[in-house]
Amino acid sequence: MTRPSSPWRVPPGDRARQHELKRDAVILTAARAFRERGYHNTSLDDIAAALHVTKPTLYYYVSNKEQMLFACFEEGLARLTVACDEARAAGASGRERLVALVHRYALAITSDFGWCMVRAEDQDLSPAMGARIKALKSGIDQEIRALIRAGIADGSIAVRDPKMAAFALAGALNWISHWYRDDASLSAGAIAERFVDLFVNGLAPRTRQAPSGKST
Amino acid sequence: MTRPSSPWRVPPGDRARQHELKRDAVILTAARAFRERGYHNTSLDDIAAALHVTKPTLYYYVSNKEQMLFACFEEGLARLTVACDEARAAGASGRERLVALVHRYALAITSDFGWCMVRAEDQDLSPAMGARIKALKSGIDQEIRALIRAGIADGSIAVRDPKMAAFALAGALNWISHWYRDDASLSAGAIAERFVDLFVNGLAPRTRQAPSGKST
Amino acid sequence: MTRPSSPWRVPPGDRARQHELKRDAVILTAARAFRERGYHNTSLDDIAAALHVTKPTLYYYVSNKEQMLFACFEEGLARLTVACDEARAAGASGRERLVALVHRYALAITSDFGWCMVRAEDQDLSPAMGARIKALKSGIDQEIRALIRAGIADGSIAVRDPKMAAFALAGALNWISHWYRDDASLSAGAIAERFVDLFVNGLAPRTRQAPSGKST
Amino acid sequence: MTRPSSPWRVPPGDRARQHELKRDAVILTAARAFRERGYHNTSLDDIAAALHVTKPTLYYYVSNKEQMLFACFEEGLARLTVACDEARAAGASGRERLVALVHRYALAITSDFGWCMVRAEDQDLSPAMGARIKALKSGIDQEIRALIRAGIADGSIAVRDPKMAAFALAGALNWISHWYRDDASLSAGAIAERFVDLFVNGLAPRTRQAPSGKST
DNA sequence: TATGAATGAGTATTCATTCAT
DNA sequence: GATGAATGAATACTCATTCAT
Repeated sequence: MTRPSSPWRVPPGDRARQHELKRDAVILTAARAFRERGYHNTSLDDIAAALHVTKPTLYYYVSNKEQMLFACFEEGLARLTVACDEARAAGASGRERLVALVHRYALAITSDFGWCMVRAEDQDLSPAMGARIKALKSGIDQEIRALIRAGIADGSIAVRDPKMAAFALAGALNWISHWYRDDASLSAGAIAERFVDLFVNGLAPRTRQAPSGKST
Repeated sequence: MTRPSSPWRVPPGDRARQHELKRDAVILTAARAFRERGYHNTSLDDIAAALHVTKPTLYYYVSNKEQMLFACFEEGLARLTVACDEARAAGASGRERLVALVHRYALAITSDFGWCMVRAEDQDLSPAMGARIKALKSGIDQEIRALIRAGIADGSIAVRDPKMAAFALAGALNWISHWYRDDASLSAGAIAERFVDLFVNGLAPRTRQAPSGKST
Repeated sequence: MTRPSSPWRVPPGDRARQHELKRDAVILTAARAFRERGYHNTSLDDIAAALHVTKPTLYYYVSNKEQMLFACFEEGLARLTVACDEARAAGASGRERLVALVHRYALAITSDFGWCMVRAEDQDLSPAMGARIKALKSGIDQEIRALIRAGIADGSIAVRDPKMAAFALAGALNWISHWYRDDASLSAGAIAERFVDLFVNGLAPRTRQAPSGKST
Repeated sequence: MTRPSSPWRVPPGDRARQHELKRDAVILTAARAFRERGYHNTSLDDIAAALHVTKPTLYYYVSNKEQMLFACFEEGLARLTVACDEARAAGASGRERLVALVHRYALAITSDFGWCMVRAEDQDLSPAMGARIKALKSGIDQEIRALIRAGIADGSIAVRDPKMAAFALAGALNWISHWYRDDASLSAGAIAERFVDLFVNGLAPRTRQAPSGKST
């Protein structure tokens, strides 16, 4: 999904750029390892080995194992933030914008950093870091709620409880990281499409009117 | 279920019963600790201390830390299985039964074992255990899909991709364990209600009158 | 000098007593190792090996390497404190009591814990520990000054600056730990005797009156 | 001696001189760092940072961390040797010369290199280095003993055991490095004066009139 | 049944040292 | 001369697990 697995064997470029590339490679490798084996089951030795580098070298680019997880989280979150920004400017109605967000969100979640972003637990981090992550996560939540409220305001969305709707939506999307694998039959886009279908139209048949008075 | 914090100080009863009670207390205590601090951040000492018992004592009731997590998982899953069984017999239409399941599912997820059930990672378990858990989880997934298909068959549900719909639904529900805390403002039932509203009716306003009143 | 090098091979006695004995052995072994190789050059593995025990076992008796050093320090200091107490009650005049202290001090310094007591640096300890040690050391210093002042008061001692005199005395005594080895030709008592001779009478010949107006 | 904090920013001068200056700065900076944080708690990074230079640069001027400590030791010892030489030629009687030495010794101990000279442990050095240092230290000890013996010979000093007297004197002086700080209320000279008073006259009041006035 | 004691295996982190540029 | 980058070796500390009592 992302290319440069080991810039240690890719000499070109100037100094600062090299450093940046290598750091990126460290983060990416970590993200993949975490996704595959989990944070606690991944030792720095594992990551170093995957990069064909020795353990102390990692410390040249990252100050901590915790910082490593945090960097992965940030990397993933950045994509999500971009997604939010793009979505906000994407469509006319609140619903259209929300749909756009779902697509981009799915893409971000299925990226290498999806797991870290979603599963980085406060529990695994120092209180300070935990708080920062929590705050950032909450920011995304607020974005979703805002779009839902906007949709309600412009009449394109009808839900009783925007907060719970946001939780449900985010939950469904985040959960993708639990079952999605790169070799999956469905692309992120296809998944998003199916989700949109469900979330927009609901389970109940739309044709004509609601299937009865007692709608269940 | 949430009571017996330490049967070590509650002497009476016969042999086998005593053992069973204590084992239950171990599992429950573990489940709570895992939920609070995560599996890897919980040491057996922590659990033992919570039970006012020493570490080796735990091994009298569980053979492993891994077994402990597995037991928690099983305990939670049992509730979910019951939920499925009840749901299957709960209503007339596929949709009604699915809605019933959502309610019971939410209740199970918010129980003490919810976290373990949802978050017990294959990563934390030996391959063998991991496979067992995966299979059991998949069973629940199949139940949901079956209900959705039933609903489609009887016309009470209209979705394009039952599999993705099941993933979305399960995802939203499982995710509850990430944000739900006992002191939350909403009960499991209330959450389920909101979720049902969203999943049944969708975000888009229903053409005529939205199926007013309690849609459940 | 002290006997029980390894109670791990000395089974008898009751529970609590056993524990205490072993902990003492840990501390003593640590003290000896520190004295021989220095704090930083002594690894826990070294100490464990000396006790024919594995490293984690040490943690059963001491919570920290730092705590280990501190315990050694305390052990040594305890002897010094006893020395002070005994000295305070030892003689009539301030000078007699001071002389008594010098004797006991020398004995304490040449004990296995002498090195730790004298050389435990604030630098090697956490700020908190460092502060505690500093305070305790300062207590001894005050004791010495008090005796000197008492001697001045009762006419048995004549010095201009009690504080500096205390520093000089303590310095000479503490320094013993730098050069003293168990196999040394002089016993602690003999050393103390020589020191007393020097400190009480001074370098200048005493016979008749002071050797001249210009006493240097 | 205390000035040249970083000749890296002071370009002029010829080649060899430059090198020498920089090496001196390295040694001095190291000495200060060792004194402040201890040898083992000072990393080469610390020293490099203090010089606004990178770690490998240090190796241009010193071959080793050990060599660094040794150089500091040598630097300090040189002062002490000078002190001995000057003292040897300073006065008429052995005692006068000894007193002169005490003054110069105190000055050397309170210098930036005092700590290293006194506290450089054999433990921190390779056996070879350790042996060299021990020999050099012993040289100083011999000087002191020689002066004492000279004083005994010319009647200006009266002590039973010259060796122990030398140990006591050196101990008191060396120990200054444990408690002396640059911001201390007493100058090295003042300290030496007090010490001389104590060591020359002793604690016991002199029979007739104590050698009043400035006894030095 | 319960526990004190002990251990093996593992892991993050530090640091002096080297070397190509 | 100076530095960025890399590494080997070491070390404190943790924890699940076992076993004699």
